Amino acid sequence: TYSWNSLVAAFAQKGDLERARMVFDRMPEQSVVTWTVMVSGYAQHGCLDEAAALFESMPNKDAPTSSWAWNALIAGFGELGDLQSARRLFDAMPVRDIASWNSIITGYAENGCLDDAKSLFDAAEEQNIVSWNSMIRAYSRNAEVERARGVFDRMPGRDTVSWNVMIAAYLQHGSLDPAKDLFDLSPQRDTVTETAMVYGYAQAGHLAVSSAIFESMKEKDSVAWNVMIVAYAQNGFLAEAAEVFDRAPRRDVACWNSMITANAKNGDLERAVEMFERIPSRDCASWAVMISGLGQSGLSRDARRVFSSLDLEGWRPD
RNA sequence: UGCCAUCUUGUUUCCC
Repeated sequence: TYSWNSLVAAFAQKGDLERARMVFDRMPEQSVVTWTVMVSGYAQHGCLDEAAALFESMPNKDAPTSSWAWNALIAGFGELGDLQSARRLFDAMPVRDIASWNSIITGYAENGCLDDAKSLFDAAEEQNIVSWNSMIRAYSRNAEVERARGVFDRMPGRDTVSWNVMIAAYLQHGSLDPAKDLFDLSPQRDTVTETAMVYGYAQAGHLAVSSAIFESMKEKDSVAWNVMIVAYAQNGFLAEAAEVFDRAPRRDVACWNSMITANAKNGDLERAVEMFERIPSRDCASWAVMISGLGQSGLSRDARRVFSSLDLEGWRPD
């Protein structure tokens, strides 16, 4: 079952829910983990109808081990902004764990209901470090950076994510100096911390600092590479962006999409289209950037033509 | 020196 679960999880993570479901249906026996993988796979990709339908037929929903599937659904509805459904599930579930509370808290916070988020945080019988990190994020998300910092200072212990959330909070509000102070103080940094800094400085137009941090990074994942591409592109350095793109050891689809956007904005539609055609595997955003790139350039006829070819490749416009 | 699952942090999809 373990190996089958891994396979289902692998497909689900890729967003290939059809294949995930096929394995799910065909495997010899499912465990609670299998169900959680499949339900959360749907939920994380915005397919809440499928997630809820599958959850309906899940056995032993009242068992404590089923809370992960409940939580996945709650988080999914929260992300979609369907707080009513999220809350209904939260109220209905027989055994709530901390992640259940954190899921509903995040749901409210991400949809502008900061007071509800705070009340639930206070109402929870216990909080873990994720709860605290979620509250930092909640305040940051709702433009309350000082309160976010208050939570950060007050919380009982901090992990790398705590530091990352707080640093990102400052960066997202353009407060580079406090961000840098925390960055320098942070006991442990990871790729997320550094990438956030690269992006934050680039957004503020400090490309030299941005690229210096990027080049100093030991581990550059595909997000980091993409951030550097975007950093150059958004500051008008298309050639440098292309150079980073060429240098990247592994280009994921987001890097391609960024280059398409960059070229389109630069007026080089030919190059944009050429790259679009060369993408190893297109995702939803690839189509979106290509269509809007053409549309922005006044080539609405071409945009419509690309749009019409969506379904030919099995895509459904959203 | 590789990971079966839920909740919190960085990137591409108006402008910058």
